[in-house]
Parts: sequence; C-alpha cells; structure tokens
Amino acid sequence: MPRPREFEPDTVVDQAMLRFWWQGYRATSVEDLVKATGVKPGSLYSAFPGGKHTLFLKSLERYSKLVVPQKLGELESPDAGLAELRGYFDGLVSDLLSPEGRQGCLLVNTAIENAAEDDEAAAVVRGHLARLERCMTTALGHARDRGEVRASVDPAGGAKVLVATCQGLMVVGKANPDATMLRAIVDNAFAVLA
Amino acid sequence: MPRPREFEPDTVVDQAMLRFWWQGYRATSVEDLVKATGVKPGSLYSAFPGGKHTLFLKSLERYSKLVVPQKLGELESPDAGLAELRGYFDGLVSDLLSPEGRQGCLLVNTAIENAAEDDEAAAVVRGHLARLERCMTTALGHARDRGEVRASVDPAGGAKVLVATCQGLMVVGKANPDATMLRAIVDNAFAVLA
DNA sequence: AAAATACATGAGTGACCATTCAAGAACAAG
DNA sequence: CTTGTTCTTGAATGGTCACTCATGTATTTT
Repeated sequence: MPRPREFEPDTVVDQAMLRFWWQGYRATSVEDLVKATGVKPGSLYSAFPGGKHTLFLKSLERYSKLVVPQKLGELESPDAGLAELRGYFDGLVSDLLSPEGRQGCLLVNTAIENAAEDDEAAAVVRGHLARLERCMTTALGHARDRGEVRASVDPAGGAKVLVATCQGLMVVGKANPDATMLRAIVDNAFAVLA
Repeated sequence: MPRPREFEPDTVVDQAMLRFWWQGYRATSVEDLVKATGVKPGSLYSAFPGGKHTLFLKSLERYSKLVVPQKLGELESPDAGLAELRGYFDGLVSDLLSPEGRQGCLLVNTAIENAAEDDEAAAVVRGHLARLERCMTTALGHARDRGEVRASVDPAGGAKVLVATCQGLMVVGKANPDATMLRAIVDNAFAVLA
C-alpha cells in the first residue's frame, strides 16, 4: 500500500559519513547533509529518527564496516606478520600525505571531538581501538615467532604501543603533513622492535 | 586622558583558554566567553580585534606558555634523562584519569579539530610538537649515554616515535580512560626501549 | 477508480550564532 | 568645570542552527 522510498538509506549514510569525516560532527549542518544526499529534511528525519545524531552514529558504524577493513587490508588476515603491520602504517602515512586522505581517520577525529560528551560515539571508537589492538597483537605474535622482531617483544604489550603510535601518527599528520617526519616516525617505531 | 580598562587582558585570555580547552573551539560560543570572563561583547571585541578567533589563537599561545611548561616539568631541564621522560608520560596518564584532566591537551584537540582549516592554529601546534621532540631527543640522548636505554636506540628517531606515542596516548585516553590500558601503553613503550 | 498508506516537499519554528553599534560613563588634560 | 578620549554596556543585526509539520504525491489494495 505505501508509497515506496525514493532513496537508499545506506547511500544516504555513506554520503553523511563522508561529510562527518571531512568536516567533523559539529561543523556539519543538517543543510549540508540535505545538499549532499539530495534528501529533504522531512524525509531525512522520518527515515532517521533522532536526526543528525542518529545519522552520525550510523556513519561511524558504516565507516567501521566499509572504510576500516579497506585500510586494515591484509593486517586482518589470521596469519598477518610484520609485513602486514608495516603495510598498514605505510598506508596511513601515504593517506595523510594525499589530498584525499588528509582528513585522517573518522574514528580518531571522533575520539577527540565527541568521545567526552557522546557515550555512544565513544563506544564505537573503543570498539575500533580494540579491533586494532587485536589484529596487531596477532601480527606481532607471528612476527616474533618468525624472528621478524626481537624475541623480547611482548605481542600484547607491543600492540598496545603500536595502537597508540598510529593514533599519534594521525595527530601529527593533521598538524604537520610532512613526508619526512611521518616516515621517520614509522621507520623508527619499527626499528625499535627489530 | 582615556578611561582605563577595567579588566586584565591576560586574565580574560586565561579564562577563554579554559573554555576552549574543555569544550573545543566550535562548541565555545562568544556568549560562553562573556559569561566566563564577565567582559561584555563590545569590550571583548574592542580589546581583541578579530573576536573569537583571535582569542582562540591567544589562548593557544597562553596554553603553551603557562600549561605546557608545567606539564613538561623537569623534562625541559638540560640534563633530563629517562626518569624525566617517564615522569612526563606518567603525568599524562594520571591527568587523563583524573576528572580535571579528562579534556586532554588543548593542542592535541586543536590539531584534530582545527589544524586542517586554520593555518595559524596549526602553526602553534607544530611549534608544540617540535618543542616536545626537542626535549625528548635531549632526554633520550642522555638516557642512552647513561645506559638507561639500549645503546642501539637512536635519540632523534626514538623521540619522534615517543612524540607520536604520547599524542596517541591522549586519543586513546579520551575514548577509553582506563588506568590498566593507559599504564600498559606507557609501560610497554618504555619496555621496548630498555 | 477509490481508498488507504507511507513518503516527499520546503516553508516555517524558535533558538542561538558571531558580531556591531549607538549611547552612556569614567577618567585625564587644559 | 569643560573637553577629549577611551571604555562599558546591552540591545540589535542578520545569519544559521537543528528540527517540525501541513500539504501534496505516488503507489498498492480493494
């Protein structure tokens, strides 16, 4: 009986995600979202009750499902080792240096901009950090078993440090997107493990 | 001849800085600043031409001069070594775990929230990162000379990694202010150097 | 074709935004 | 005391914010 919806909600979330990613939550207005999606306010609010904030949370989840796996790449494969770990960091650096990647990571931005005042957003960020830590622990364990890093490196502890280091890499990259600096950070982070 | 000013500009900047620190640039309204400082809009704009943005830049500089040296503490002394380096990281962790320190570092928050769109703010952040790197390089050099870390640790490179790690520590701390996690990051960051 | 249903539209809501400005007030010099 | 200068005040500006709702529309069932 009902008139069918003329837009695909997932597509709307995708476009909203891009806006939140590039501009941040506060700096993105509902009017921005209307322009970006082509969906008028009324339809937006009826399709996403809760409005801007709901759309933001859905954007975070969509980012986790769509963008994060692509960035992690082989690092999430069960037998990832040092090469995959290094590949992830190198990918971060080249992203930060490219015009399309300057915005960094939506989840890192969210940690800083919203985590203190938005528990739901903070929970998504915590999930992401745990996921990162998990696959880095695995990769570091394999790296140690294969002799790719010093035997004295503790995979669980080292992974926690690497998680922090890659978050910090993005903070530094935002303020100072300089190839020499970013590559030096990665080079030395791995040199210390070898 | 002129009527004397009834407020101290430095005090106004101090109070504005606290607001920007706790709430961020965008989330702090001029009305907030008026309430916090007791200075009415007209006076605020005549004392700080450029308004909110000028006050923000002055806040960043004041943070660098007032808050940062207090956080760095002995790490800025010319003969700082591993103890001072470790002390700085421990201080960061206990700040992030205390109600008064949850807001993290104004300059890290600024790197994420404003650096991409505000070159002047980004420049202040870059200065801060360079300052951190400089004193960490010195401290790490002394630590190596004194045998407090492995001889294979490169002070300049290691400092770059530590800078990134402490920025990342604050990202993690914002999303997940958990003592066990934060202490594990610091413990392992130093374990890797030993 | 008529009724029922959900969707699309976009002007409208009041609140808040950063900023300005006209008016009055306080001081110092003459 | 008068005049000149700067400061203080707070109402007013025009804009934008997130959000709502009455109206019209498209589709399916009867």
